Formats: sequence, structure tokens, C-alpha cells
Amino acid sequence: MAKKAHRRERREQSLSRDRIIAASIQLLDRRGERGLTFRALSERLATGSGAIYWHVANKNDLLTAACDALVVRTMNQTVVTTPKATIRAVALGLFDVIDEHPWVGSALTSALGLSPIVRILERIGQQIRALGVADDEQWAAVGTLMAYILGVSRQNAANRQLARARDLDRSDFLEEVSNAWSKLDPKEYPFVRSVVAQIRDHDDRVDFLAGIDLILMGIDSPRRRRRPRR
Amino acid sequence: MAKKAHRRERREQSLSRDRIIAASIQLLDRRGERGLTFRALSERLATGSGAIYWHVANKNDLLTAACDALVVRTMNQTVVTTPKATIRAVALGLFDVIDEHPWVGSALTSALGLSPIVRILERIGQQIRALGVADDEQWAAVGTLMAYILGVSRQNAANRQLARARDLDRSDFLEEVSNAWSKLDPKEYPFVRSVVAQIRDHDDRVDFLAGIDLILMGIDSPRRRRRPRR
DNA sequence: ACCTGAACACCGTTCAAGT
DNA sequence: ACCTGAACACCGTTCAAGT
Repeated sequence: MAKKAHRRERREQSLSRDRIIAASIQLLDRRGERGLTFRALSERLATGSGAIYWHVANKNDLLTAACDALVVRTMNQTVVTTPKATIRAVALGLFDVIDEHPWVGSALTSALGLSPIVRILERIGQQIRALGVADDEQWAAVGTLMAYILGVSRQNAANRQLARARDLDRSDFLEEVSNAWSKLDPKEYPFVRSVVAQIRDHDDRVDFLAGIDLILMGIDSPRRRRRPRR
Repeated sequence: MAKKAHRRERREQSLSRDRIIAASIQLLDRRGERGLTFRALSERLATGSGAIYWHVANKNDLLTAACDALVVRTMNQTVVTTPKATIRAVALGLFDVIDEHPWVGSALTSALGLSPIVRILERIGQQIRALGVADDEQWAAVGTLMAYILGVSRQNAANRQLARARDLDRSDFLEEVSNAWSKLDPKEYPFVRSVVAQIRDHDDRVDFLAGIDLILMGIDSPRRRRRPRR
């Protein structure tokens, strides 16, 4: 008599950091942020939960690594042309990854000085330099763009997740939001009520790029008080 | 013989949503995001964990409510003067609350259409209107500012938390980041390496306001191609 | 109407023990 | 060196039962 009636078939590939990260991305995509679990992961990888800790420090490390993998992929996909076009491409690339993988948005906050953020800073920074922005203003410019890109992308992703959680598609969701906003007290919320119409049929990606252009315009326009003649 | 040797003294005040929210804020401030627990909360409020569910739908509801309480307070504290000054004041107010209560940053993402976000949109929107921005461009302007404010504040808060977790003060933390960045490959990371010096002695609040001004400049500057003469 | 607290179905992380 | 899986110390949420 065999010791175990039906032993689990052993995984064919041996465990590795990369395989763990790939499985994590799948889990996060398919089941959301709360779907990434050491139990779910070890089941999917046909291993013990403790084995994962041999390749990965902890859950946070795992999340950052998954994030970084996607950021690297995105950066490699954007072609470098003129500075402004490149900035737009990087921005849109990040917007789209976060739209597709909403968990990237929240994970990306975690640590300045950590690789995914640094990669993005570098990419944008090089373009800001190419634009001829003064040395001592480069940091502010890059920081502003960075904050904007992550800020909008994250908010967009949050909305999508909210919609998905309630089984609504994009337009149903916007419908619901604009309905809720229409019911606000017009005395207390005149502005929000006045943009209800705009909310309903706006295009997130277009708005996003409009904001980028707004910031690029600010970067380009003369600092200080008076405008130098051209 | 008494049934219980030392019965727990009963709370003097009866439970209420407000008291629960106040206690949650304290817990979040003192012990961080992971310190908000129904068990910790019920102990602090001298009640059963289930009792809290009578006043609050679930943990997410609780988090949003705590968030909203602080946003309301902040909005009430900012004085309205000129449009741009008001925008700066609102922005700085939010920056500071999030700096002081880092968990507000992450909780604020959650839901468009939910009160704290709507409150902020309204406040900024009214100023954008007062600036005379065209109707169909107001939404983009407000959205950009909003994303920027939340984006930077959140990143700042994340850094502070990271520093606190490692028992470093601000300058030690920046020291560490700039050290790490100095070690990056200069061929791969020329930009990041060139701004290492700026990172070390920059003032977050000043940079933050510089970004706001950058965006306000963009909002003010003529759209389309050509500049109208003044 | 409001509160209690045990019970349920989960977590991340550790670690002695195996190969 | 790498893996196993039980054990530990937690979670959020529910719910019969109490007042």
C-alpha cells in the first residue's frame, strides 16, 4: 500500500523568484489586491507556503517586485522621440498599465528610492533635461509630473475597481456618479453640479493628457514675474 | 460571592458613530494603518467588537468616515481670499493633514463620488471658476490640481512613514535615499544622480507649492498655439 | 434599539523537520 | 540549498442571545 493514496503531482519547474512574481501578477490581476495570498500562491505553485519565503522577504517585497516587473516592461515599450512626446508616451504607458493592473497604483506609492519609482524618475528626468529646463528647476518639474501621473492613474484605477466591484461598466458607473452628484445641494456644491454634464461623457485618457500638457505648458512658460521677449 | 471578581467598568458615554470615528482617528495616528482593528477599537471603547457594526457598515466605511472628518476640519480652517491664494491654502492644508495623518492619503483614493473627495473638488472648483477659466476647461484644471495635490501629499506621507518605521528623522532619511541614489550606475541613471544634491536639502512644502504654481501657470497661460497679446 | 462576545473563515510569518 | 506544512498570533465579520 502506497503511503499516500494520491500524492499531489510535483511541479515540473522548480521554484524561483521570477516564477513567484509571475504567479503573483496573475493572482493580483484575476482576483484583486486581496487575492494575493501566500496560501493561494503556494497552491498555484504547488508548493508549501513557507517555501515562498526562501525567495521573497515578505508580502511587501513581493508586491514591489511584481510592480517593478510591469514598470520595466512598460518603460521598455515606450519609444523615445522628442522630449515632450516621450513624456506623453511614458505618462500614457503608465496610465494604461495601472488601468489594466489597478493594484500597481497602490503598490507604487510605497517607497521612494525603490527601483520602480527611480526608473520612472530617470526616464522623465532625461526628457526634462532635454527640454532645457534650468538645473535647479528640474527636480520640481519632474516631481510635479510624477505626482500628477501617479495621482491621476491611481484615481482612475480606483474608479474602475469600484465599478467592477459593483458589476457596472464604465458608462454605467459614470451615470451613477453623475446621478449622485446631481442630487447634491446646489447651494453647497455649485461647481460640482455644474460639471456633472462634463463628467458623463469625458474621456479619461484625453483628460489625462490635457493635464500633462497643462503642466508642460507651465514648465515651458517663463518663471518669475516678467516674461522675457522671444 | 460576586459573579465576576472584577467586572470591567462600563463606559460612561454611550457608543455613537462620532465616538467610534474619533477613537479610530486616534488609533490610526498612534499605531498606523494596521493599528485600526475592531478588537483594538472595541477595547478602547469598552464594548464588544460586534457593537461597532451597529453604527458602522464595515472597516472601509469607518476609514472613509475618519478621513472625511479630517477633510471637513481642514476645509473649515482655510480662509478664502483671492482664488490663487485660496487654492494654495487648500492645497497646503491638505498636504499638512496628510503629513500629520499619513493614512488619510491612502484612504482618500477610494471613492470618487464619495464625500471627502467631492468636498475638495468643490472647494477648488469654485476658485477655478473665479479665475475665469472657460467652462469646458474647468474640469481638466480641477482634476489636474486634485491629482497633483493628492499625489504629492501621499508620496510625502509614504516617505515619512518609511522613515518613522526605520526610526530615522527626515534628514537621516534623505541622507539614506541620496546615498542609495549615489550608488546607481551613472550610465543608466544620469538624471537621478544629477539631482542627488537637490534631494538632500530640499523643502517638501516649498517644492509642493512650486508645483502648484507651475500648474496654475499652465492654467493661466493661453491654450492652443498662439499667445494673445496683453 | 442597542449591545455582547463566542464562533467562523480567514490572514502573514515562523520554524522544526525533511530532502 | 531548498522545500514542507503544521503551528502561532492574529484578522474582519456574523449572529444568537441578552438588555
